[in-house]
Parts: sequence; C-alpha cells; structure tokens
Amino acid sequence: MDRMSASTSDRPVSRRRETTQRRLFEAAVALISEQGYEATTVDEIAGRAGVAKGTVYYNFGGKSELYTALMEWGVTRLADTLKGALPPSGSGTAPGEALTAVLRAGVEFIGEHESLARLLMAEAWRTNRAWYATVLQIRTEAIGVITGLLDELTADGSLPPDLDTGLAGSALFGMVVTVALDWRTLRPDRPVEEVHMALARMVEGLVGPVASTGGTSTRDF
Amino acid sequence: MDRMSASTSDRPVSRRRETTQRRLFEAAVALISEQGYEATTVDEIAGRAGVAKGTVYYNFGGKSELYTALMEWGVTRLADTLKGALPPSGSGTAPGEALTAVLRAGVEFIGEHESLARLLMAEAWRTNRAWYATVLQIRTEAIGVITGLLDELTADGSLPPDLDTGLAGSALFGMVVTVALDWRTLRPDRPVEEVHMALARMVEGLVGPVASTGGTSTRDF
DNA sequence: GTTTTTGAACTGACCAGTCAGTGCAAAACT
DNA sequence: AGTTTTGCACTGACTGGTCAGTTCAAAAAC
Repeated sequence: MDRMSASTSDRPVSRRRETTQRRLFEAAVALISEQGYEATTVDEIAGRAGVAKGTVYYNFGGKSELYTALMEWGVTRLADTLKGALPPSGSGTAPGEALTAVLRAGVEFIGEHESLARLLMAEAWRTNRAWYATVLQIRTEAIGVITGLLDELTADGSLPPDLDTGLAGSALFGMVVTVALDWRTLRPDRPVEEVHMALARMVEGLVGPVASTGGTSTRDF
Repeated sequence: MDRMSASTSDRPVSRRRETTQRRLFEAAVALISEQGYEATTVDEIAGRAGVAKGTVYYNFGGKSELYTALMEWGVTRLADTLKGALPPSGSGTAPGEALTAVLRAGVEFIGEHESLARLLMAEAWRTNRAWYATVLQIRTEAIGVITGLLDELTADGSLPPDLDTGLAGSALFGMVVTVALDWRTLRPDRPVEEVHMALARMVEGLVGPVASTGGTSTRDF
C-alpha cells in the first residue's frame, strides 16, 4: 500500500502529533482565556492536556511559540467561518442580506468558540508584545471581510458613498464581539437567534430602508 | 464616593501621599497597559514613578492591591466623565443629542486616557481573575449610562418601544471602544472630531430613525 | 517629633526551559 | 517466521533565573 510519503524528508506531521497539538491548543485556550498568558504556566497547560511538560517543548519549542501557533490556528477558523458566510458575489441577494449573514456567522462563531474569542479580545489591545503582528493580522482579516462588504454596498449605492467603510467595519466588528461576549457572560441562556435578531435589527437601520429588490422586506419576524 | 474635600484634613491621606500614589498609578497604567499585569514588575513601576520599591508597599501593601486601587481610580474618572456629559435631564435638548454627547465623551476619554482604556479592555474579558468584580463594575457603570439614556428615548417615543436597550447599550459601548482604540492604534493623526463625526453618523442610522426635532435623519441614501 | 520615603540586602516560591531516559511501532535484517 | 534497529513522540526530575514580598536603619519632608 502507498505509504503517505514516498520522499523521505517530507514532514506530514503524524496523526499522533496532530492529536497532541490539538489537545494542547484546547487546554491552552481554556486556561489563557480565563487567566491570561503570563498567569498560565506551561505545567498547567500540559497537565490539562494530559501530557508531560516536555511535550510542549517538543511540539512547539516554547510557551510563546505555542501561543502564536494557537492564535494562527484561531485566525484560520474565524476567517474561514466568516468567508464561508459570504454569499457568492454577484448572486442576487438583497443588499443588507450579506451583511446580516456575516454578522450572524460572527455571533455564532463566538458562541461556539467563546474562549478563543475572549483570548483574542483580551490580547487585541496590547501594542507592545511579540505577537502583536499576529493579533493585528487576525483583526485585519476579520474586519476585512466586513469592510470589503461595506465597500461593495457603497459601490452599488446601497450605502452612502462617503461612508468611512474602514471605521464602520471596525465599529461593526466591535459591536458584534462585545454583544456576543456579553451575551455569553451575562445571559448565556438566551438563544442565539434572539441575540442575532436584535443585532440584525440595529444594523438594518444602518443599511437603511433600502429599496430592496423585491423579496420579503424583512417583516417576517 | 470621593467628594472634593475643599477644607478638611479629615482625610488620613496627606497631600504628599496622594501625589506619590497618583504617580504610581500613572506609572502602573502605562506599563501594565503595554505589558500586562504579570509581566510588569514592582521594581519597574517604582522606577518609572521615580520612587523606591518600599514606597509601593508602604502605600498599598502589595502589587495586587495597587492594581485594584488603580482600577477603582479609573472607574471614578470614566464614570464621572460620562455622567458629566449628560445634559441635565428634562432640559429641552433634542432626543438624540444626549446620546451623541455621551458617545463623544467616551471617544474623548479614550483619546485622553488611552492606556487606561487599553488596560481595562484587556481585563474586561477574563472571567477568572481576582479583580473581575471590579472590572465588571466599571463596565456596568459605563454601559449603564448609555442604557439609561436609551430607556429614556424609548419611553418618550424617540426610539422603537421594543428595542432591547440592554443589548443596544452594550453594542454602542463596544462600538465606541473599538473605534476609538483602533483610531489611536492605527490612525492617531486623525482629529477627534472626525472620528466622532463618523461615529455619530453611524449611530444615527443604527439606533434607527430618531424622531428628532428637525435633525438630519433617515433620508434614504 | 511624627509621617513618609529611601535604598539596599535578603528570602523563598515559582516557573520557563533542559535533557537523559522510556516506550513503542514500523522498518530492516536474518 | 523471529530478531534487531531505528527514530519519533513523549516523559518528568532538575536547573537557573526571576521576582514578589520583607526588613530596617537612616534620611527627608511635613
């Protein structure tokens, strides 16, 4: 049977290793989101992941490398989710619909990956750290999806042409994250739909009573 | 809590001590906002404040007590600023105006106390820390000002009666903080007015057609 | 003369990072 | 088949540095 690597120096990262790394990610996210990076020890992370301390160093090289890898792992998941929520451009969806869809995806993502979201938000405002670049990349990528959408909407006249889409994108981003995390913190019992609905109604005001090209004019709730 | 003691030395805290403490606060805010709490040493703080290490222990008892006191000092300043921006209730100001004024105060506060804002945001999402209660209090107090205002506006019919003011308040809060910190981080050269203007325009759309007495709302774009 | 600050030395806990050693499953060889 | 070798993945006791917190005598400020 075909071995997966015919060539010798290929590094496919064995299945075993992959599992270990995922466990370490999960343990690290949980602990660091609650306590912060500095307050979380490598021993704790290893312990929670059910591996020995040395394994962390074997797999990642060090605490900060683990953390960086963890955040990159996080970005990928978030960016993929948001991009996946974008309807194919050019399809006949109503102007505001794509925006609402992306925001919903954001809310759902935070609901499902709460710890990761907390961790990223807590780290997002420190300008001095080694991994600031990584954090910035996350923000840029996530906000970029929203901003890009706003650009499209201003281009086709659904939004005022002089809208500062960069600022608006960051505003919407902050809005979604804050609302979603407050929801998880203070009223976790509320269903996602309710939260998303309330958010969508607010945003609807932004996109405005747009001359929607036919379709249900958002009154079916 | 702290009223201006114009006359007395009732306070056990001498003027000299007060100065020392304020210097320590300022040094601690600057360092911790950049590096984080655990990564900042007492020696650093004392050094930056131009004070001996022993003085920290004489004045506060320890690092964590200094930090707690610092955050309480921060709350007071923020809450005072926001409340100070509220026009006297019952005065004949236009419905949306009070809201805009509070948001402007928020933006300005962050512009002037950037480090403090960063520090508070970084702590805001960690649920497991000793001083989480203090942080929560800050958020509640700040968001409370906004939410209270929204309640008034829904009561007098300026906003839809079924608006979830709690959620909307937290949305606006997150929006302001995110925009303001992004501004300081990425485009610090922009004048406050510009940022505030862009925000105000969005809020006008977001919160919905505020039936203002002759405002510029809701034309469709 | 009391309060506050200084400065420097010391302690002990805590923790990131190291490394010699273990286990084990799949090759390589007989 | 059975035996040996290889090297990946992991282990955990240990090391060396760091830092919060202590102490205190003496100076400075009030």
